[in-house]
Amino acid sequence: MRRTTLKDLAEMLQISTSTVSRALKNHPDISNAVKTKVKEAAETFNYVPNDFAVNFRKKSSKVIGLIVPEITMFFIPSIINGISSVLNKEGYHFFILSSNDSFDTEKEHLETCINSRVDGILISLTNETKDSEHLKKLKEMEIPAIIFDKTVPKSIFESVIFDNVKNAELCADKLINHGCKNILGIFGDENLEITQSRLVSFETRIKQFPGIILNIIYCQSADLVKEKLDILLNDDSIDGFFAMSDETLMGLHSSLIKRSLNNTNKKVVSISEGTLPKYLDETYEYQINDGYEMGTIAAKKLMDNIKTLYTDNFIDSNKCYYL
Amino acid sequence: MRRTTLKDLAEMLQISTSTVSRALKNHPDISNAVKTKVKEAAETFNYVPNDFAVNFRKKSSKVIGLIVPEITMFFIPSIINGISSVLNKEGYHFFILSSNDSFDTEKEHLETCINSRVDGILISLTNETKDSEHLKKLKEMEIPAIIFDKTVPKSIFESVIFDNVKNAELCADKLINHGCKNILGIFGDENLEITQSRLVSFETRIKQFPGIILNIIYCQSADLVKEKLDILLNDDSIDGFFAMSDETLMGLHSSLIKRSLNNTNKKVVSISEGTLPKYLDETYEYQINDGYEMGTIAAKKLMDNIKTLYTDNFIDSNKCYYL
DNA sequence: TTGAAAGCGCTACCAA
DNA sequence: TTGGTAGCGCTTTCAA
Repeated sequence: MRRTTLKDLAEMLQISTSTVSRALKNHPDISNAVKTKVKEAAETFNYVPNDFAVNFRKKSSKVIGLIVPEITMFFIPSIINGISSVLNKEGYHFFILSSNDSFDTEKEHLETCINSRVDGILISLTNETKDSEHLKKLKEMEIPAIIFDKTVPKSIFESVIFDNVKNAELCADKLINHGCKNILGIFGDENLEITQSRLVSFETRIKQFPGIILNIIYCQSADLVKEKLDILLNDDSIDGFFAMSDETLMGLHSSLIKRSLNNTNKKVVSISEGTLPKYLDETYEYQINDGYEMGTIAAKKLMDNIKTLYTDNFIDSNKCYYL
Repeated sequence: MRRTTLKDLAEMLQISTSTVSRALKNHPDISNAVKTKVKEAAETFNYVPNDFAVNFRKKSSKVIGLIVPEITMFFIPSIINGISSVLNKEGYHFFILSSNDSFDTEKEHLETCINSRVDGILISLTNETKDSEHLKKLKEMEIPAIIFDKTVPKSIFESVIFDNVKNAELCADKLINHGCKNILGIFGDENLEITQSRLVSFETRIKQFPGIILNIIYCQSADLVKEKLDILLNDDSIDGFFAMSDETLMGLHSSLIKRSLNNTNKKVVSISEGTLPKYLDETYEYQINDGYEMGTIAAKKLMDNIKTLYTDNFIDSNKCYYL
C-alpha cells in the first residue's frame, strides 16, 4: 500500500514540497492560510511522515541500544521502567539486547548497534568482560555510551553503579542493631567483583563486634542457596540473615517457606507465568503459563506473517493459539 | 565523523557504486577478482553499510514493536527472552513500549510504531481495552500484528493466549489429589477476564467434591494478599492454597514467611535491586539498589551526552556515579 | 561482467 | 512568504 507523501500533498495543493514540509512543522515563514490548508490535507489523506527518510536525511535515529548481560526478573523490569521513563519523554526508543553473559555476544551486539546507527548506547557488561577495549570503537564513531551496574576498572565511559560498600555496611549495621549474635551471610558467585566488594565491606563491619559469629556461604545460583540452607537452617541458633541480592534472598525465601510448610503439611499450588518456579522449590506445584514459550510462539507467528506479506498468499487470519 | 560510503569505495577503486554494492553482497554477476578487491577495501576502510539508507531504500526496518500493558517482574523477563530468541536469529530487533495500563497510551504507542515504520507488532492489550477497533489501522497499513496474553473477544488479529480453563482445572486436581479439605483460592483483580476464567474453572472443579470447603479472596495487588492473609492464616485449618498467578503467590509467600519468622525472632536484611521489596513485607529490611533509579540516571546522562555531541562543548568524561 | 542513472521521501539552502 | 533543487547512501533497472 502506497502511503501519502509530501510530494503527493504538494501536487494536490499545487504548492511546493518545501512549503508543505515547512507548513507541517509550523515554520514561522509560512502563512497561516497555507498552514491550515496543508494540515487539513495531511489529516484527510492520512499523511504520516516517513521516518526512514527523516532519519536518513537527519542522520539521527532517535534510537538507543540497551545491552545487558542477562534478562533477569530482578533487575530488568526496574531498569526498563527507569530508562523508558526518561527516553520516551524525549521521543527516543530503545532495543534490548541480551549478551547471555558472553563477551563475544556483547561484541556482536555492539557491532549491531553501530550498524543500525543508534544515537547512543546503555550497557551493562558481562562477567567475562575484563576491560573496555572493545568500547573504543564507539569513541571513534562518536557514539555516546553510558555503562551501568556491571562495569570494569578504569572504563573509558561514564558509569553509574551502586555503592556496594556503603550498602553492605548499612545492612550489617541493621543486624547489629537488632542484637543478632549468629549471622548467616548469603553471597552469590564468589568470583564476581560485586560479591567481593559487598562481602569485604559486610565482613569488616561485623568483625568490629567480637561477640558476633559470622557464617558465610557462596551460592552461584538460587538453587544452591536452597540446597545449602536446607542443611544450615537445622541450626536454629542463627538469628540473623544477610542476603546480598534479590536472587540470594529468593533462595533464602524458598528454604524458609519450605520448612514452615513441611511442619504443617499444607499444600500450595499455583498458576505461574514461568518466572518464579526456578527460584522456588518442590514444596510448590505449578501449572506453568510459560511467558518464554508465549514469546517465542508469538514472535514466530509474526515472522511468518511478515514473510508471507511479500508473497501472494498473505494469511489474514485471527486464529487463537492456546498454550 | 564521516563514515566510509559505497561511493568512497567506488572512487578509490575506480569502479562504479553499483559494482561495489553487488560485490559486497556476493552478486553472481561480479567477478571474483573484483569481489576480493572490493571486500578488502571495505575491510581496511572500515566500511559499514548505512542502515538508514538501506531501510529507506528497501522500505523495511527489521524492527518489531513490542507493546505491553505494564513492565512486571513476572512476565516481562520471560517474554523478552522468548521474543529475543526468535527475532535476533532473524536479524530483527524490537522496541519495548509500556502502556502503563492506559488505553490512550496504547493508542499512542500504536501510532509511534506506525510512524517509525516497524515491520510488525507484538501486542498485549491493557485492561481498559475493550475491542480491537484501534488495531484496524494496522490492517489498512498492512502491518502484521500478533496479540498475546491479554486480548479481547473476536480480535481481528491472530493471538496467542494461555489456556486458563485447563490450567486452573489441573491445579484444582492437584489439591484434590493431595486430599486437601479446606482450600483457600487467592485470585487477582475480580474485574479481569483472566481472573474470572480461572476462577470459574477452578471453582467448578472443586465443587464436584462436596466434602471440600473452598474460600475465595480477591486481591488487586500483592499488598492486599498480604493484608487479607495475615488474618486468614490464623485459621490453621486451611490445608491447601491456590494462587492464580505469580503475583498472588508472592503475596502468599510474604505472609507465610512473616509468620514463620515472627515465631522465631530471626531477622533478615538484604541488599535489593528494587524489584522484590514491593512484594514482600516489613519482616524484611532492605538496602535498596534501585534499578529504576539507575535506569533513569543512566538514561539522563546519555541524553546529555547526545545533546552536547552536537554542540562544541562535548563532555568526554569517564566519571562514575554511585547510587 | 560492469556502468549509468533514476529514485526512495525528506530537509535545507539559496533564490526569488 | 514561497519555490526550486541538490543531495543524503543505497539498490536496481536498463543499457552497454
